[in-house]
Amino acid sequence: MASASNAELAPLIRKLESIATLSDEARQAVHALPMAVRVVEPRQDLARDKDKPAHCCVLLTGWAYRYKLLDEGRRQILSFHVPGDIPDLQSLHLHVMDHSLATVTQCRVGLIPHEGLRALCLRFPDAAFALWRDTLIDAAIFREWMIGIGRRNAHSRIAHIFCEMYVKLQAVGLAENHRCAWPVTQTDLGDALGLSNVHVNRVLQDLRAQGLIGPQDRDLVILDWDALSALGEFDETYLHLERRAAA
Amino acid sequence: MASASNAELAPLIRKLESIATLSDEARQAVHALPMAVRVVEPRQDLARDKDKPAHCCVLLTGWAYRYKLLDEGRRQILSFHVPGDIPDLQSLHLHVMDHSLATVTQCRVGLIPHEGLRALCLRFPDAAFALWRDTLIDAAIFREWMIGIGRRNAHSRIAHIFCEMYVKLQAVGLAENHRCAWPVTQTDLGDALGLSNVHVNRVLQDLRAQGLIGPQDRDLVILDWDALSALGEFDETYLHLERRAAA
DNA sequence: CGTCGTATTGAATGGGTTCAAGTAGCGTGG
DNA sequence: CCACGCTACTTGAACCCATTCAATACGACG
Repeated sequence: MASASNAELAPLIRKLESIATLSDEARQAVHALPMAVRVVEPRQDLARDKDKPAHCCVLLTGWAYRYKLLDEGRRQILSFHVPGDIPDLQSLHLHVMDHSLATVTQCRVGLIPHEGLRALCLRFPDAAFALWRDTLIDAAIFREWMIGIGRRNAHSRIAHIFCEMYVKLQAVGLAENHRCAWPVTQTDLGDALGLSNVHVNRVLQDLRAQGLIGPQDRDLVILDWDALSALGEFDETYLHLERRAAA
Repeated sequence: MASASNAELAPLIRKLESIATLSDEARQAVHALPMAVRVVEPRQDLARDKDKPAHCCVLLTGWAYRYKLLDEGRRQILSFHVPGDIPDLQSLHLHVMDHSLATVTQCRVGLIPHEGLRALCLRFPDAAFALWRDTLIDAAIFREWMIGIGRRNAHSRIAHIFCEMYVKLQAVGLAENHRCAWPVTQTDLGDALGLSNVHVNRVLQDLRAQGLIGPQDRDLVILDWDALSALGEFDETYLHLERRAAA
């Protein structure tokens, strides 16, 4: 396990700087976190329901998602994650996984021992607060998804998640001009939003026909931001961004 | 603002002890937190969407709930809270409220300045970790609600929330023998679970007719725990309790 | 005893699901 | 180079869980 005072952790730093302010010492300490880097193929589990992991996964490249399986093949996707995210940071204090974590695309993943993170938090309170804040924003996103699933119709839910992921990617410099990668399948999207893949398909066609988004499946092109964000009732306050990545 | 080294904060201590282990010093420091106590009538806001609070609210008695209002009177309830909870603890690190917090019943509420909590966290890392853990369990509950709203039918959702609130209350010594208070209206329940009040009403009648719960509206009596928890696919792992209150 | 919030009931409606087929794109191997 | 197989996307039709609307009952409280 190398002490990675190199560029590997740049996505994490960039993410943390987008939501908090780090002292120079804290930033260096984050850079110096012990980490093992792995390349993981698409659709592989990084952590499973009931596991008791001893490390956290930081996404360096690629997309991941958290999910929980129920009876009869039902699945609820809980979140999507992009480079810089630590999707299982909660495992630092919740010792049993209550859901699973898997890759969407091929990913470079950094494994950071809980030990290292705990030491960081004890020595650098501002790093601890930044990580805590990260988990709180995670929770704020859950709340927003609950609102969508509970009270918005299918068009609005889909519009909302497009806006959310675009802003998240933009904040870490991975999107601009209302375009970004979209590796998520229609079935994934349905399982995230409490919809069937069939209905997701019909709504997407409708959004395309209305000229809100581009025709591609694998790239998200937002053709009419104002209309899409209005449809999704999207207000980015809940993402609690402090600054955007310099392009 | 009295420094309350008295019994007022007992519910908070009891709650934290149910989810974490505190050193004696940390427990005393929690007890010594500066706090102003207020009595708040039912259905009053404790914090509003867009507010920038300078304190957190700890519930000493009574129930509260978090919610967000949308257009046309739509409302999503995000959580219910019971004595010992700090429903707006996230405001310690997220400076703008992205939802509102209100009382269900009359409540005794302790207002603790962020200042005091921040100082506690800096001096007592185990207290900081306990509070962080509390917010992570909060997030775990959001995830579980997402699963319910997204992928469970109305019967299952209602059964699930009954099990959850009973276990939460039991953990802090406020419920036993499968009975507890239930101050939540059917409309509240619908707004929490993404259902209409009308449908909640019909499902409740059905659950009563099946002998799973008692006939009262204002008290929850679980007549058949096994059947109710099976119906709700309830598995308390996600509550991450470390111990139950001594009765 | 009237009033307001909450619970209850019935009937019509609808957004989204389910089931079942069919299509399109792409990598693999013969 | 094309057949094969896999995965994702697309389409149509029947169905249903839950909503909506509208009216009625209940019960606590001043």
